[in-house]
Amino acid sequence: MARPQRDTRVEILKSAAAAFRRRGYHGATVEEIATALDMNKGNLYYYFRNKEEILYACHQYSLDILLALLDEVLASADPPEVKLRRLIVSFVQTILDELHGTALFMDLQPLAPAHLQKVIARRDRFDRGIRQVLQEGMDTGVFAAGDAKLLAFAILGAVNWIPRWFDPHGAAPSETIAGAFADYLIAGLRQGEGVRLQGCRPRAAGYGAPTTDTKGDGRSKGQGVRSGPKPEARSL
Amino acid sequence: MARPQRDTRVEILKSAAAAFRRRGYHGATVEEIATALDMNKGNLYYYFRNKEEILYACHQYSLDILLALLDEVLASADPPEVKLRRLIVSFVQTILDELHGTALFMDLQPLAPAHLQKVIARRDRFDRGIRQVLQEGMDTGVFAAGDAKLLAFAILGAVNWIPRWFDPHGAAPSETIAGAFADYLIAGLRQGEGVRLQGCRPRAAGYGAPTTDTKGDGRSKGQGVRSGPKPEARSL
DNA sequence: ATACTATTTGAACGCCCGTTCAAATTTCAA
DNA sequence: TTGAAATTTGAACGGGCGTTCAAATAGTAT
Repeated sequence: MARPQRDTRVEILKSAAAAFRRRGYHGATVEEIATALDMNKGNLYYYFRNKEEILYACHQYSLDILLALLDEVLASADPPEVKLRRLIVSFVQTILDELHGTALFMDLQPLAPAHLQKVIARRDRFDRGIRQVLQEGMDTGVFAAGDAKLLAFAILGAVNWIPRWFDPHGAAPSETIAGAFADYLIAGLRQGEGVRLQGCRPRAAGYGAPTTDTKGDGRSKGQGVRSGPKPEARSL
Repeated sequence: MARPQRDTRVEILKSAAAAFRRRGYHGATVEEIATALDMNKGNLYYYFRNKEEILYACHQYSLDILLALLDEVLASADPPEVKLRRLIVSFVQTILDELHGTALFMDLQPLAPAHLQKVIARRDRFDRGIRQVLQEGMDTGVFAAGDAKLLAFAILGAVNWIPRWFDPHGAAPSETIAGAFADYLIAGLRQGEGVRLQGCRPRAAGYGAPTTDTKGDGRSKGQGVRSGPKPEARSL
């Protein structure tokens, strides 16, 4: 057959991504990744140095696709509202149809520091792209003023969460979901005549935190994942 | 001291939830859960049968809190818009301040079938509660017509994603985030005079999939997680 | 056929980690 | 103080899984 090397590598990535999505990085075994392809697990080490490198390659694969999509939209001359809609729609459809749910859900911590750094940097580019479109819309006046960073997180959260409940065999196809999400997520941004009631008890800090970095450091904190080692914080 | 049994159990849950959030179920070791409490790992088995039971208890703990919150709001006589705002605001604040980011992010698959079933059932209750408020708002006319199920997923996704980027030491406190998210997520629901442009290329299925279950089965599929064993689906 | 490379195999190693358990220690009531 | 129950300790076991590697096989040009 044609180019076995590269093809097999991609095959492995597909299988690995599926396994990682189902069981998580640590839960997925090298053996199940291999046997899904009728391979022996030892054989994977002919194509990748180790399990961690497979995860890294999966991340890069997804980011290649999503960032290409972002760049295409950003380069266009569409008004912000249309840009955002195109982004949401194709983002959702790509995640569901092409990446089959694997995208930004994969684990980051197992990555080696050097790899982690690179992945986070690219995630940052993605975040900033979305914020840029939002900001553009606010400056134009199409979107109501607000914290572009928080709004971008909200949009990405809604989208990134989809794989958790999406059923490929369900009645709602990816286009329906993509359309509905775009409608809803954009509607909330519009320069509104709406009432904006504050509801229940009075809130201390109402809205606009600074649009700049939430934290002091200018360092990128991809997708906001606490990149550093420290973040302790007790739960429950 | 007072009641050692129950207190120690909760201490363990706190430590375990933090570990699970950071490394995932399989990535977290029983030893790190124990040493964080200056305990010997063997000692945990005096309080819990095994690791899986700890995860289960974590889920139940979170659900206890969140469902209590839901019930309180549902029981009120507030109009739908206020109900929804209260839900979003206190949901966000509870997740960030009380649960420290642990909530619906924890793994489900490692749970034993019996436990999984119970957790999913309770998650379903939560989902349906949100949908109920949305539907109420649509029936009243405060909210624009739409697919309550999809909208609920979008809202929960935005909220559930927060722990991925939230920095407890960052400049944006939980109240700010809670308020901003509530504003944005509710604004998108309002019965709008808005233009609703469709943007780019024409979409096949525009919006309203049936409000009823997306799938044919009436069985609950908690938070939409594909509960069954099958769902294969290749990625990448 | 031959020889050289690319790929696959299968078995083995070694470590990590969940789990067990008997003995040691602490707690507390009488 | 005494003794029984509650809790903790520390060590050990055993299985799972990532990784290695030498040998086997397939592929290909000459």
